Amino acid sequence: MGQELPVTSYALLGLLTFGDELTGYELKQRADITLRFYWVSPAMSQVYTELRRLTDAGLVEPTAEGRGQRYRITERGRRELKDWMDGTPAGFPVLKHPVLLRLLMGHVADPATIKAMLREYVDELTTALADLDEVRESLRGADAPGEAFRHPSLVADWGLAYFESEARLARETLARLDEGPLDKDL
Amino acid sequence: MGQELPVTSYALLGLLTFGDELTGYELKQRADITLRFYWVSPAMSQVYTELRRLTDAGLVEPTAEGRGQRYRITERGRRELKDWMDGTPAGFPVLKHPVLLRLLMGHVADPATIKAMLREYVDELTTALADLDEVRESLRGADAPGEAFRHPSLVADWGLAYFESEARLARETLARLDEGPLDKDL
DNA sequence: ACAGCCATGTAACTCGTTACATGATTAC
DNA sequence: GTAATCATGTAACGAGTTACATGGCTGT
Repeated sequence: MGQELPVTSYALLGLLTFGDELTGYELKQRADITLRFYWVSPAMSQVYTELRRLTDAGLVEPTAEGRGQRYRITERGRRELKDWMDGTPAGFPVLKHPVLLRLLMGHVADPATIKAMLREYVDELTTALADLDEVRESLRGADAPGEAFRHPSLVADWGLAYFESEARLARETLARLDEGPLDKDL
Repeated sequence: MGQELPVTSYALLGLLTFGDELTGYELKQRADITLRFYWVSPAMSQVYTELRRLTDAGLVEPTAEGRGQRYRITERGRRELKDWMDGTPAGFPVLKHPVLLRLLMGHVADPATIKAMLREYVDELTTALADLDEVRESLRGADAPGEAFRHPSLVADWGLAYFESEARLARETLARLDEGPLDKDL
């Protein structure tokens, strides 16, 4: 019906399908520990903007008035979300990967800069892995087929494997960069 | 000095560091076969906008006038690009992954929708792999350490491994989704 | 009392997109 | 001759960001 919301709206709406009611502030926190890894962490101001939009569209509703306002998804919101998932193609992921972008033009920079960048990326991945692993552990107990956090745990496992893959690729690339300049005397 | 261009400007500038002169149209094509995999494919209109901005900043210069205009990077442009790479942190990749986003809220949709989505993703990955592999093959012959396409080929190899990893994860997730509902009778 | 977190919002701005418009050159 | 590709741009718009502003509540 009233389709055509930006994907981030659906993303936030989706975070409200886990049975609880959240304030804008709490919704932002939930986005920070979930969406951030494979979508975006919207700015605080945008969370409120989206909540306003979703409310106007009747997809969420406030459960009290004044401050400390909590929002819950409506039946209409749940239907709309399902229609969106069933009726529109997901589309291919968009990756904005500044490390690969800079590696592409590696011949312009100092070799030392490139290597430092890759090492720093490995460090950041280590942190990200720890953060996501913590989230993943918090889902244990309700992650079996049919349980509430089944899908979030599948996503978390995917994310963990992705970060591990990236760390491996970064290390391999570092090694390949080291091979290079050494055998210039053959 | 005149820092603070959007990253996409630097990306396009970087595509002009491979020794040739391009029209806006050709630059867009180059972006389509390289940047698209780990950054973005800017719209045609934006390519021209960026070329204008880069020209105004003295980082690229036209080599003739009129239509069929070709642009080449200036010495200043090359310095600016290097300063940017050496002087500013790359930052962590941003992934906009609609497949994982939808999988997260898988409990809202039909199980069949989720599985169809994953199968379609595998298909799209197969296409992307073929496209990128073609690019990678075209770099052969100048991809050794010290040669012109060394870095682009490292990036392409990384991208290929990434797509393969995604395909594997999608297939594993499909398998895990199948396990689930079956043993509801134990 | 002061810091830090909880909570909500507005305003200005940038990036990047889509839609539109125009016309030259090349291929069949 | 006509379709596709090459080539260049303008205008309107939307999504999302940063900066700013406000104020309550909690712990020390």
